[in-house]
Amino acid sequence: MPNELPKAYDPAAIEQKWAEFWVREHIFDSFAQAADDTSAKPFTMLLPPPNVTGRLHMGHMLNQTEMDILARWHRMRGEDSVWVPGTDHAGIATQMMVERQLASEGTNRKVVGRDAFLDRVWQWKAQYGGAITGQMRRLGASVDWSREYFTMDDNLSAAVTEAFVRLYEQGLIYRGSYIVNWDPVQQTAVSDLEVEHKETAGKLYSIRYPFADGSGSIVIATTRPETMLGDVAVVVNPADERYTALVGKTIKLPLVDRDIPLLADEWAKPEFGTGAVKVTPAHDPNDYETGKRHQLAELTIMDETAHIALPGSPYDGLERYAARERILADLHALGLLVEVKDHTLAVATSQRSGAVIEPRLSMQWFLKIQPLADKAIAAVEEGHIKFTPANYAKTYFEWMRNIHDWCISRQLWWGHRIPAYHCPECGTTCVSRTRPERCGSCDHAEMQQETDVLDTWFSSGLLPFTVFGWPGEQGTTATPDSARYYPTDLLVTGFDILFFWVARMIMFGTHFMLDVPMPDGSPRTLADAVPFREVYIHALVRAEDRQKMSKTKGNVIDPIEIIERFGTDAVRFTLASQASPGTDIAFSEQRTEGYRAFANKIWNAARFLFLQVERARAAGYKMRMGTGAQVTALPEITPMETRWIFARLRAVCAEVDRALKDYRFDEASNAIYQFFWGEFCDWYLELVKVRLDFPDMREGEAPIQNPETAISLAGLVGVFEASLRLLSPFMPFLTEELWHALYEGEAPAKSIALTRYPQPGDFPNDDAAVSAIATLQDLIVTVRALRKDLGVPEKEAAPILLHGDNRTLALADANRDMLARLARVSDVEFAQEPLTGPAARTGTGFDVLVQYERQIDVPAERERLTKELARLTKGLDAANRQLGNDGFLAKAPASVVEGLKKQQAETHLLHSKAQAALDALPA
RNA sequence: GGGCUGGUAGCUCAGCUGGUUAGAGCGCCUGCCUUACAAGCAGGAUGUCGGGGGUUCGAGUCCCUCCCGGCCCA
Repeated sequence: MPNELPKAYDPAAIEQKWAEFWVREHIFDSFAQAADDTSAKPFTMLLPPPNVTGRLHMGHMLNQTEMDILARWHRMRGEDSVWVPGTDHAGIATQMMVERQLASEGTNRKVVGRDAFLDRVWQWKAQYGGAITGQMRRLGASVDWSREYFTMDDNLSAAVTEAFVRLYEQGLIYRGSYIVNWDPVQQTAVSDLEVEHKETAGKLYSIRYPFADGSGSIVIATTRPETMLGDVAVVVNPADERYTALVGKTIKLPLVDRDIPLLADEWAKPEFGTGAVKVTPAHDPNDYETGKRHQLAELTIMDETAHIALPGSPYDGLERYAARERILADLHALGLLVEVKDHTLAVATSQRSGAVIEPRLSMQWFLKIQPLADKAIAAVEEGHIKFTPANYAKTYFEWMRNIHDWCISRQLWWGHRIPAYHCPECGTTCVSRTRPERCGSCDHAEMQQETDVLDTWFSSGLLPFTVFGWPGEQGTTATPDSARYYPTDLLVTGFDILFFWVARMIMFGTHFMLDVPMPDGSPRTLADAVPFREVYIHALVRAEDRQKMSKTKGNVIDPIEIIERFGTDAVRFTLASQASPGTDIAFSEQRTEGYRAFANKIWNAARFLFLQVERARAAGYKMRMGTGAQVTALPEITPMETRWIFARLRAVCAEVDRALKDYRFDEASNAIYQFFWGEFCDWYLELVKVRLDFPDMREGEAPIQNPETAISLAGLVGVFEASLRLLSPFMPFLTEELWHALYEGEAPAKSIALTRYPQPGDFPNDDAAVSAIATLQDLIVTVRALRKDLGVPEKEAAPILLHGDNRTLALADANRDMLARLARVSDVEFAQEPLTGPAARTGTGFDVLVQYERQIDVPAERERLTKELARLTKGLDAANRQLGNDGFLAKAPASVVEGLKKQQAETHLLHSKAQAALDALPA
């Protein structure tokens, strides 16, 4: 027997080996790729591409565990499971990393220059960009590595250009000067989604603005006094009677001495501050709108770094907060600072750099979003995309219906450069797939490409079809891969990128793919234009105390470190067992310890099994380890416990199937756990030990083969082998190792991942065996409890007296050896009369009494019986009350009434017995 | 301000379209090194299902209301 397993499972000893094996042997390449087999139904998923700057965190681990379980499950069900991996170039994040590197060398990107800087980024990417995919390989994620992509690969970049040009030609992309969220640290525009609003304690300043004619003044309220340098008006609400008479007056803007009008506009809220607000169109989005309504000038007073840029002004060159202080001091000196109040405000910060956003008027590229959003909304409304949990569809609609045009340009260097070309001569801008030789207007020969790059999410929004070859050669027909794999089946992701990524993929998918005919040439409808048919949104992994993990709190759990301590399988199982939709996961090390124990349990069950096989062979039994994946019927002589465990396996397979269909990873993993530990190990292995009797073979004697023993051992091996397959999507490493060990080097497939997933129909049911084992379990548990209460020492066997129906008695009689082994029963005697007294107890269909001379602990027994009696009385009262209720009898379904009647009768019986036992206790 | 969501055993969470006496894991208590496993085995204790009201023959489950959390958007 080559299967000499160590006593305890050591994940570190096997995981590396299998992780490398799976990649080396291309186990997870799509079938079409690996065996040119296109008959299998595809199951396709796209990995949410981690940033190249990323390192694996618990969120990735959860995401990948869930996706891997599904990928493996579908693959084992015979589908062509294609899980496409890749990484995102992550514009800002990556650029920041390299800029930091340059800073440490005492230089910066502007000194280095654009081309050299990009070379540096590519170098950086080559060196560090593989960290996360390396970690994925280590985790055994069953992705198709042959399809791995990077969002800046040539083919994907070409697709980005194509998409941009098409949108431009369709009139959906425009360029213009608008107010945008400006990150003064990164010196780029960012989209609304990349801005976080933080409640911050600030001040509300009231400032007096005198009228130009000297007839008085008006007091305005602002949280940003420094922007007054760019004020072009003051507005009051038209309904605000305090100011009605003043509207139309001219104000002399303090410190600047510029004349600005006092206007009426709805934007001014009478209850806010003094009811009068200043208008700075170039530095506030609301003021920008107000300015547009009144055709006001837009005065930019700050540069890209949020320093005042007003040549000649005393504030010129001051950083915005320094300017604020100076301006407040000057206003104070002039007696114009009326009031300073504490005020909580939502400060907009840039998600990446943390810088306070400076709204800024600048030239940017925008995507007109409404036409795309309309189709994206329809796709979900019409049910072409299903969200799980379903309520995320509401969140999606909420956002989509209030969507604004998307600012897609970034003033960065790392990213897809916008395919627009400006003529330095006549100023014409054209958008083109290739660099134009000459200006279309003035024939100038040196067109200059737009320096802005695209928002990272522009390219990732296209991935569901660009990874499958879009646009292809013609640009209008499906590529072979997209014909086969588009739409993808499922997207698994976190809610944090619902808008960033999920919504954009839906918009781009329904926009671009709608133009690509179906493989048979027929026009594509919205139903087949969607990028995926289902979206499963998973939870957030939190720290054990339910706090969000964050670097600043220092409570970040590194999955790799946890894996090293507990093993990948245990960590995966922990996450799966806690992954119930809609609830965040509080990651618990204690729980992980529990699942490490589970892995060890499986390991030891295998050791037990291998030992039995060895013994059987020594006794002359011929054991074939391969039993076949499907067991349609068991031989006539099969003992009941083996019939039972197959029936249970069948039920568990059904439960796991159902649970995984509904993305109930928790229910699926718990079902397997219960089955394997609670039924297979705790009961089946103990019961079957009775059958596994292998006498030593004497020299020259023919082996005696007991058919029941042979069938029991075969059943044991068969159920164990099926359990490994059932478990393998959840614990791929352990199951791969044991499965190969079981087949002793002659496994029927290269990997357990390529075998058939156990289906309920693969195993026979047997109601009689199920009910027989249930009774036997009841009897054994009752006897064990009685023995404990009676104080029978663990090692000592004791006889029992049994009263009950014929079926129970026959069962006990036929299985004395099992009772002996599992409940230390030395002998079974039968009683004609019901049994009562402190040493007796009632189960379902029987009374049992343990014959042991030692006196029972009377007070303890009285307490136990009193409690039980109270419980039974409560149940009985409830049942009586309901059954005495005419309304219940008239309206409740017959099955419920019947069930209750049966239960009432049983409870009544138990109640009288418990009462009798209590009465029989000595005082 | 708008939207979404949660409050069930000491902890983390199940509990499907209302139907019998509310479950699991961990933890806790007691006894066992019973040769697959002490990362184990056996037995046991534990809940005013956030509060209040309502609908119903019947409510942890549906409705209203209040209290306390969380998340997203503005």
